Amino acid sequence: MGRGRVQLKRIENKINRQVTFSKRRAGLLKKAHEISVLCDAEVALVVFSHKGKLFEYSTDSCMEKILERYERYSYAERQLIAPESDVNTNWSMEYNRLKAKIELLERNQRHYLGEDLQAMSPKELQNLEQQLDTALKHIRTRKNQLMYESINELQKKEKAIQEQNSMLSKQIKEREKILRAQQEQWDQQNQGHNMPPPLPPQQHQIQHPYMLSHQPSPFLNMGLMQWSPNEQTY
Amino acid sequence: MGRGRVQLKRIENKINRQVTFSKRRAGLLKKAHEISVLCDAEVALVVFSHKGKLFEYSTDSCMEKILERYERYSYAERQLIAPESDVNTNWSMEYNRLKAKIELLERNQRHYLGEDLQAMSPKELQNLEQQLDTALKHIRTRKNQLMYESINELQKKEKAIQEQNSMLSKQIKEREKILRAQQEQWDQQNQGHNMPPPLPPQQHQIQHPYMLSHQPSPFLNMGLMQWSPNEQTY
DNA sequence: ACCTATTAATAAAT
DNA sequence: TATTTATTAATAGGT
Repeated sequence: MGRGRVQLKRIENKINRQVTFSKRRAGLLKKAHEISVLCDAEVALVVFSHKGKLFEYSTDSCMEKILERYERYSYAERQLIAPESDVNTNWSMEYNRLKAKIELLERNQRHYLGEDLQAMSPKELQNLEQQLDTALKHIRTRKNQLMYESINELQKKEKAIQEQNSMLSKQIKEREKILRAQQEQWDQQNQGHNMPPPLPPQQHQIQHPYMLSHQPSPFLNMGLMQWSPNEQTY
Repeated sequence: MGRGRVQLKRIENKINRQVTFSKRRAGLLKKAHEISVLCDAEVALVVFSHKGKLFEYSTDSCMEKILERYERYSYAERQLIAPESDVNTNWSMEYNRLKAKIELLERNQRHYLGEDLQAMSPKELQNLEQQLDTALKHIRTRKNQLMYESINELQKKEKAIQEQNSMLSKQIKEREKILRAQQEQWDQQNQGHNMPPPLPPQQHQIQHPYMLSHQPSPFLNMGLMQWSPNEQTY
């Protein structure tokens, strides 16, 4: 239909092919729709152009339903040919694999937590005990290491604070010395004037520097398992 | 095309509809094939007749490939319209959920085995230690219970065997008594006849019953952790 | 995108 | 279901 007949082979002229595709695609969709309406049939039509663009027609605009029906319909045939070749099967296999893995891991976890031991044989219990014993050793080693590091840290801090402390004490003593000297001078200069003496150094404001930190000794809580240094440090 | 035009509506005459379906179906498949060849397109066509019979055409007779391509292609569009409504998405979400769960379980497992402790804070280590300590207590309790049961079982067996044993010993002694009595009779009856005496009781075949079990004392291996009773028993 | 000569499809009859 | 035939529909090639 058209000016001259066409051979049933790929149209090599790109432009021609593109034009023919457009026209015939429209015709094909139209005919698909027509048979669907005229004959009360269910039609699904999928067309990918050479360039990969998708065109589709489906009765009642419900492609998925029709394709599912197709899958159901052709399922038996495909089962006979290739029982495991479609994506769904692979996915469902993978899904089951993961499910099984999770189940195993969860059972193991329960065992590691000392639960669900009824079904275990003495040999398995023996292995489990050994595993956990080893694990506990590692964990305690690691904990001790962290605690040692923390203790060293605190000891360094303590030392530094104490040094600062004694330095400040020295400074206070010297200041008191100077003040006493000044007071003596004052007393000598104002003998008989009956003036009130200057205030003594206000020791209730100049506390011991160590007390300013509000930190109790780092060792006081060590044995009570409440020990918890700043976690970001590690 | 035909004698008189047709309206685009369902053909009510059953025969007519059936005939038209046949003809147009052939035409549709033909046109699908033509566009596929002429324009180098990929075509999948599925037609269900009113009665439910399936007809199909697909380029290179590979329907599944084209339908898969269709699913992939229309996936993105459907994502935009209804991000969570299709099966694929649910599956892939479920898949990711499972994956995440497995990862978590595996990390926990490593921790329970005392591995991968570097990233753990002292507090976490403390919790882990306590958990495993509790677990170990449960496991050892269970193991001890099983061992006690096994020991009781074996002691019962031992007792039963020893009873059997002494019973058999008694029987042997009585038999020997009878034999001796017979022999004496024999000797008295055959004085001077120079016949060989009857064989003595064959003690190398009648062993001590306890030895027949080939089981060493159930307590010999207890301390060596090689202890392993029949697991089906528990 | 439109036109139109020409072919292809097909409705109705057989 | 197949063939025939009159008629309409589709479309190739040109604009």
